[in-house]
Formats: sequence, C-alpha cells, structure tokens
Amino acid sequence: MKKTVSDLKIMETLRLAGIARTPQRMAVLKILQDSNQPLSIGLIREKLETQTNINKVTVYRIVSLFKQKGIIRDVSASGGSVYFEMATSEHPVHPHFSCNQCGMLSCLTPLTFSHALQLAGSRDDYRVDHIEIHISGLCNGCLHATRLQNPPLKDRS
Amino acid sequence: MKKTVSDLKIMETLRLAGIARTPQRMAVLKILQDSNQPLSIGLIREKLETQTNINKVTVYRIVSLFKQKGIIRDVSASGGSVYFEMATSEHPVHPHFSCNQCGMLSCLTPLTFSHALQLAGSRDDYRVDHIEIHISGLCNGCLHATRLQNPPLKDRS
DNA sequence: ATCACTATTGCAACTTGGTTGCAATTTTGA
DNA sequence: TCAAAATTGCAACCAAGTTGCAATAGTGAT
Repeated sequence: MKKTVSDLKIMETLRLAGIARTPQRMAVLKILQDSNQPLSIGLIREKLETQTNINKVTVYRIVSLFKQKGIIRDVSASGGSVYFEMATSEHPVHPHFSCNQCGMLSCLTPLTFSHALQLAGSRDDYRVDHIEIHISGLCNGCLHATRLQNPPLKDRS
Repeated sequence: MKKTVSDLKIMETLRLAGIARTPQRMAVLKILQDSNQPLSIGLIREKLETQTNINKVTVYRIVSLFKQKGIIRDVSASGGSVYFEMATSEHPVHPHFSCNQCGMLSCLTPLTFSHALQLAGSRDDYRVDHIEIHISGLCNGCLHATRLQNPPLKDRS
C-alpha cells in the first residue's frame, strides 16, 4: 500500500502536535480524518478491527492523547455517548444533528460568530470557553423509511 | 412531617402522568422538583441516601419512567454524563452552562422561539424534535477562586 | 375481610465501557 | 551496542447500568 495524500496529512498532524508517529496512532487518526461524521470509541474500534488489531486500552489512550493535544474534540450526543471529530481549522466547531431513530450523528454548518455570541449571552459572571449545539429528531432516511410504521415521537426530552 | 405545598405538587404531578404514587416515586420526584439544577442519577441517589434507602435499580426504573411520561427531560453534559431536570411549563427547554473546573451544571434563560428556529435552520431533509445548547467554561466561583492557580484553559474541545 | 390479580420494589447476578498496574516491546539517542 | 524513555498489550479490576425473578404492596371484586 503506497502513501496517499491523506497519509501525509496524518503524519504532518502528528508532527505538529509534537507526538511520535506510531502505526497505531496513524491508524486511529486516519479513521477520524476520513470520517465525515463524529465517531464514538466503539465505532473507531469497529473500523480498526477490519484492518489492524489494536488493543482496547491503546485506543482509549490514543484518543485521549489526541484530545489533550487538541487534534480532536469531543461531541456529546444525547443519551450520554461521546463522539470524536477532527478539530482542524477547516472543521471548526459547529452544531450536530442526531437521529433519534437510527442514532446517526452528523455535522451541520457552523454558526456565525455573532450568532454564537448571542447564544452565550453577555453575562460576566462566567467565562465561556465552548458552545455546543445539539439538534435531534428524525433524519431524512428514517423520516421516509418509517413513515407508516412509527408514530411521531412523543418522547421529546 | 406534615404535607408541604411541594408535596401536594408532587402528588398532583404523578396523578396527571397517570402513574401510581409510591413513596419511592414521591421521594425521587421531590428531589428533582426541589433542585435548582439538573441532577445525575448518582446525585439523586446521594440525596436519597440521606433520607430513605431506595434500591439502585428502583431509582433507575423510576427515572426512566418519569422520562418516558414526560415529567422530566434529560440533559447531556460534556464528557458523556446525563442529568435530569423537571420538564414543566414553568421550566421550558433552555441552554445549560457547565463549569469545566468544578463540574457544576446550571440552567440559563430560555431561547426565544425565533432564535431557536434560526438555529435549527430551514432545511427540510430532517425533522427537528429538540434543540440542546450546552455552554461550558468557568463558573463565577472557579473564575475567582482559581485566578492565580490555573492558567486559562487550553483544552477547548 | 378475603382472595386473586397486577404493579412495584428489592436482590443478586450479569454485561458493558472504561481504567489501572505492570510487563513486554519498541524507539531514541549517546 | 547499550541504556533510558516512550509506547503498547495483557489481565485484572471498577463502576454504571441492566436483567430475571422472587418478595411485597396495592387494588378491586365478591
């Protein structure tokens, strides 16, 4: 297998973060990089298992290292599950949508700065570091696939 | 101990939801009702232990019943922990703030409807059921208490 | 009041996701 | 080439949450 552009990008990312480029880290980063939606650790491990066989503990350690180095950020979905996505400048903080039916989590377009400011309010009794917006409902697929089988969600928590 | 206004409210809430008023359910609901911030199951259990001694499983079952009946709603805090709060009309959906230092989770003022609409966007390829906004940073207490001990957060994931 | 039926609770055992300690391996660099 | 440091893998552990089932409490009819 030859080196792709994506591989080069991965190596550069690790170099910039100042951490060693081990095969395990490359593999995990590649998966995150290539995904167009945030991934849970479980999903990352699933994808890994098809290729390499990296120990569970190692995956947890790599992900938390990436997070600590600011390479990735976490997104908490409803129900308490945590997902991860790249934290590059091309992929700035943005709202997410999750489907209550199939669980799929996807990225929406980023907010404007002024919009985000409005949300955070102008209070001065706390310091805002991060704003996370999570929209949930039914995705396009489930909306059509289950039109007749499922009543509208009553559970709007 | 005599019946307070709060006790009457609790009994009425259970009656309206169409579920039996057992001592355990009353105790859990009272804790949620009296709290001015969302509580995790762990926190609910802590508060319960000081008074009654309700089995872990029972607490889980009561909370999920309340949620299913729409008496409470859940709030997912960063890091994947789930909190619960009353879902009454006096306490509509609203943004939350959580402190990255002490972990305290508090409620902010509700969004206006038009504001929420803007957030959800006007796309028609998914159905929006719920919008959750989570703001994090440093709370007033931690902001002042730790002014000199802690550098500004680098970890803005 | 009694009996039978249903709902609720408690208990123990189990599953799952995540963590810890430590030994084995790899990497680095003198 | 060798020693020190970083990284990985393994096994054991921990805590949160779930399941099956027996015990208990409520409820309603007679």
